[in-house]
Amino acid sequence: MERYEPKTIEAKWQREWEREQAFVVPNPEPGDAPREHTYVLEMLPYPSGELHMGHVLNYTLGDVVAHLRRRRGFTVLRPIGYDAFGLPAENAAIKEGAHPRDVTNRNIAAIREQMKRMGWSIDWSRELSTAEPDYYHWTQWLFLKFFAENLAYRKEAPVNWCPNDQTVLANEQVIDGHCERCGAEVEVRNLEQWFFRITAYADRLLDDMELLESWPERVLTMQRNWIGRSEGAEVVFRIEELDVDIPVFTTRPDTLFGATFFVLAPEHPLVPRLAEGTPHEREVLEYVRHAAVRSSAQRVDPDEEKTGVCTGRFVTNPVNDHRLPVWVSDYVLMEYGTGAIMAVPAHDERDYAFAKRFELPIKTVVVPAEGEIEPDTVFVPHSENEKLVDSAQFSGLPSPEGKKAIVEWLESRAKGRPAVSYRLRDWLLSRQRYWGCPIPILYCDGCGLVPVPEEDLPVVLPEVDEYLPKGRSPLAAAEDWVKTTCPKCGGEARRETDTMDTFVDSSWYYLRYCDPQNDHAPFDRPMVDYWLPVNQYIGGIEHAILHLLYARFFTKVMYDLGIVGFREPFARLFNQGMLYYRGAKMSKSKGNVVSPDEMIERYGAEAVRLYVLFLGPAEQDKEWQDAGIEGMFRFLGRLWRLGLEVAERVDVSEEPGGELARKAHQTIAKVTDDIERRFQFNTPIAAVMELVNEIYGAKDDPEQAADVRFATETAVSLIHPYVPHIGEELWQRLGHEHLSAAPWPEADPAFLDRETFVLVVQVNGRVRGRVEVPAGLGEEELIARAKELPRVADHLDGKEVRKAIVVPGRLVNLVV
RNA sequence: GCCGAAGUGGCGGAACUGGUAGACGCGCUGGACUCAAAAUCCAGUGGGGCAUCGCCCCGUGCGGGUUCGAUUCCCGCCUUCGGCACCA
Repeated sequence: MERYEPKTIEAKWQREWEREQAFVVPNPEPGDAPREHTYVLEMLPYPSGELHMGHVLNYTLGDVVAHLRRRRGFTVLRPIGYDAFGLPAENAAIKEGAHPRDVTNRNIAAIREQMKRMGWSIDWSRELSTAEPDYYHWTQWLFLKFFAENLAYRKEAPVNWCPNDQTVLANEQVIDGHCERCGAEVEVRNLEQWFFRITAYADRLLDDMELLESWPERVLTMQRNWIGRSEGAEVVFRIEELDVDIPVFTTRPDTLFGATFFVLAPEHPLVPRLAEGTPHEREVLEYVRHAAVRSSAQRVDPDEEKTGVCTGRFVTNPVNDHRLPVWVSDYVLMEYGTGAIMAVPAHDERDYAFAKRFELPIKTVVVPAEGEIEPDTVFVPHSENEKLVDSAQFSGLPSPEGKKAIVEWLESRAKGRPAVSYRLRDWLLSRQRYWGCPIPILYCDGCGLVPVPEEDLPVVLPEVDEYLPKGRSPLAAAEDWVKTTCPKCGGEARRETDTMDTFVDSSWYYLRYCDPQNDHAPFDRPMVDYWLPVNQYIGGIEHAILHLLYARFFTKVMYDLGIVGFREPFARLFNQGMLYYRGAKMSKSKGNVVSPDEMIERYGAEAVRLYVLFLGPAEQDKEWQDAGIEGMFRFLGRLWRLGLEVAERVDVSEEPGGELARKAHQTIAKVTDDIERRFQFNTPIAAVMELVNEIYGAKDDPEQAADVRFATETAVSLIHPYVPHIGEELWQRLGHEHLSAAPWPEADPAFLDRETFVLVVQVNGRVRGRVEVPAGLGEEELIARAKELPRVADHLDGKEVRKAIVVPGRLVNLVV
């Protein structure tokens, strides 16, 4: 018999699909009959190297969904592109001593080749690269829209500086004080930078989570944590001597009477003024200087003892006019709230530690509804069952009412108001690197900041000889490019030399796919409104915050601008788990990668496709096992031999109708439900394998020839989304055409209902026997059948049956 | 500390709304084919016991509970992983 040769079969069908343009989907034309359509999207790859197994898993998942949806009658948009700008590609280029464009294009070519070898059903006519001028033209266009809305702005700010990559990083790119990409410790620098005002959308990024159809709970939680919304109040404390008001943010206005001191962050702009002329002036300024050089990692180390200095000034507590000493300490962060806090050591761990260290008073003002608390300890209120004490007219109020009453009281005296604070910071988007999208802004001495006029876009990234990072943008070296004329006054102007964070590029690519050749706009609104929101988005969990938050933000801004008609880009999100090998996350730096190419060479693309999904639940982290893929290869060989053998037999005219046909229908129901409803990909493979095993047991029985043929065709049809090449080939040999376009099989309920079933008989909940009985018997009869079993009689031991539980079609449990 | 997910054979894992625990694959054992090997095919494979070809006991991280019946639900722990964290 002809051997299973994956290479031959895969090459044949890849050529065939290419020739037929099988997966190219045109946009609807006016007057077209409406079609059921769906948008299946996987996160686009960075072309900083070749594809790894994680990509293979990602795109194979999408491919199964896409094939299944097509066969269920949907028109499926499934495009691909490359997130081609950015640090990874540039660093790869530096390492090789080549130009980033050349390295990127070479990697794109290699990835495209790999994708084609995997046989993924992609609409190649929509392929895009974010580093091409016809794409970044529109990234720049969008930037200008944001700028016009005051959602892109420039300011000097303390920023995260990576000394290794020689560029600033967004907050989201700093992990534990280290650069997300290279791991170097991040420094703080004060620089003029471009920001997107994502904080203006904090509430909507939270509230619109309700519009999402199906996102993993963990991702939503991560985003909620990241946005970090807290409700509370802004309360104004006054320094009478200086005639200065200092607002603080607190989530616990009910503890206001317990404030015993007041703390400013070292970076607080009022600190020098407060210290001026006091005996503590030198000490305070010294402390501020010292705090500035401490790294953020040092400052937030919880094991470090609290430090601080007293300023000698006092603020007035607005609720009771008590005078509280003002301290400066780096446990207060300038970036959060107002950079100043009221300290309530009795009810806050950090304030308590500080009070203990500097022997400051501790005053309890909130106690549990029942019971007392020890004086001079810290009690953090956490439930609603607490009440206020020693709080003047508010004493005795339960905590939530106390909060409300105190804030109202403050508001009526213009000393406070309800307030909300966020952990989220604005998105810092400028990068002092070469390989990125140029920011389309000019600086004119006369006119100031001037946006590049739309008709002058794109601002094309200039060629430079020296693109290595040196602390300032390499574009500054392209003097001829930098020097330009101001479109407003015609005078001399200079171009912005920073480039954009690559996350800007990837924040809207899913829209460009809908209209990729458009040269008068990023896309036409009817096209994106037709396809979006993405019905199924698939990608790694590592993008839970960064990319997914940014893309949501972009969509909301575009919605407000009226250029899209939806508020959320991705209705359903699926995050696949990471792949491990030999106990560690697969990564090039650890040297424990399994090369897809090598595996394809040895076992064929389809064994690889099947195995990455068979490994385990797609959303969980999984360990790659070398021996595992051989099992998939063996299964494909088995299916192949079965298919050929069945194909060679003379056509059977009888209708399938036996046990095997029933099994086939059961498998249809299970596979469909697992993929569509449960988004589970490993169990369908197992179900088809089980079916194939059963066919093997029956295949030489001439009585069952019709069933064998039917079951074999069903198995081929069901496994096709996973292994479309062998699926097509066997389908053809079985005498049919175009499985990729064939309808997905339906499970016939007539087959699912059986004439008999195996009744499980339990005594006191323990299985004591099984008996085959006809379907449709009444309860009484089932109980009677159960009692007939000799083993059951033994266990009943003549005792009276007190109760019998009957689960129709399944079991009888006799209780004695 | 707060939030989230998860603990099942030698291994990866299955078991959908509480109803035959261990599907499917790997590995292992035995057999068939073969001069031999590879490939393939068949059988077995949670632990223990009685004994024999059938049955009994134990078994889903630990301790309780609800239930005729719990991997599944509830309470209390332990462990692992992930996110957030001097965020006022």
